Amino acid sequence: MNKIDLSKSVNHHIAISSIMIKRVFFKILNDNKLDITPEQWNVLYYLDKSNGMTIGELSKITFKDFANMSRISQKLENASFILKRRDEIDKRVFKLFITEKGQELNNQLHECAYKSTNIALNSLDDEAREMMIKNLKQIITNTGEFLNK
Amino acid sequence: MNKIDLSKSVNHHIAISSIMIKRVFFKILNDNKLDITPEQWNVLYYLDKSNGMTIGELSKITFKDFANMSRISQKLENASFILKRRDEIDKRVFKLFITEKGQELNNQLHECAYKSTNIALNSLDDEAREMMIKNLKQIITNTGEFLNK
DNA sequence: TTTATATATTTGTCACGACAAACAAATAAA
DNA sequence: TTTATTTGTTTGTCGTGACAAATATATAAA
Repeated sequence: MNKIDLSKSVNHHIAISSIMIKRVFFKILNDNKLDITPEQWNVLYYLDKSNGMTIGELSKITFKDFANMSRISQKLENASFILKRRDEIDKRVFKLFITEKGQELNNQLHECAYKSTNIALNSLDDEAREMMIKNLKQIITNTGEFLNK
Repeated sequence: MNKIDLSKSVNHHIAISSIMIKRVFFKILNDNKLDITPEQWNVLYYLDKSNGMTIGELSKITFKDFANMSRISQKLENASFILKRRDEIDKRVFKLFITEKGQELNNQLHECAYKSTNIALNSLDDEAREMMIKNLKQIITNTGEFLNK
């Protein structure tokens, strides 16, 4: 019988950190009166880098459920931050495009993300940050392999 | 204008890792036909260590909303994994107690948590794990300070 | 060509996270 | 003691996560 000690669990600390980081980002968004969620921002972020992605592509790159990405894109469309257009060739597919309004918002969101990063990572030096990313990538790979087999 | 690069963001990798770890835990729970969520397990975990905690205490220790902890405890009570009793002295307070049935489940959950930890942290040595916890604790402190000021 | 299967997306359900409002009991202030 | 404030909990709303079922289109197989 292997009893877990959460106070020494990497998994547990990742979960708590994730909650806290999201809360900080949320607060900064609210303080700046930006009516958008971190998840919705993720979509704007990727569309800004590569306009015209499909819902399926976005759900993969953001590690989200197709169903949830479908709903997130609906909300962004209702708020006129993106446009959805049927693909001419493959009529099952929707392509998403960021609007002018979405672009402007996206720029403000980058500032907010930058602020929240600084708050969360305060006092972590570059080496620590790189080490974190390396290990977290390994965790993402490990879990991905388990889930896809 | 500071544009964020998510592929180099510690925050972002923590968020993705957290999602993936939860998904692995969820899958293991399902594979073992255990009808409980990771969040509900957290409550059993702490009650097993310290029976009779209040909803408020549990919400603090698990970093959750009072309201959400209230609902999580309702579900655990409905499933007979815990009991809720009014405090005799302070009649606003509910104290929660893990039941026999809850104890048995908790033991199985520890095994599941152990498995999911091994999957996620595969190939991370002890030094890397300790470093992760140290840095994640720092992040939790940093974000906590920001949110409470 | 017809049938079966795969793919892209949507909708529904339930649990959880954030937040606001409400309520009761306890405590502090007038 | 009466009033105001604080504390512990609950309920409601909305967005999101997991999962199953449904729909439409595309592609492969018979």
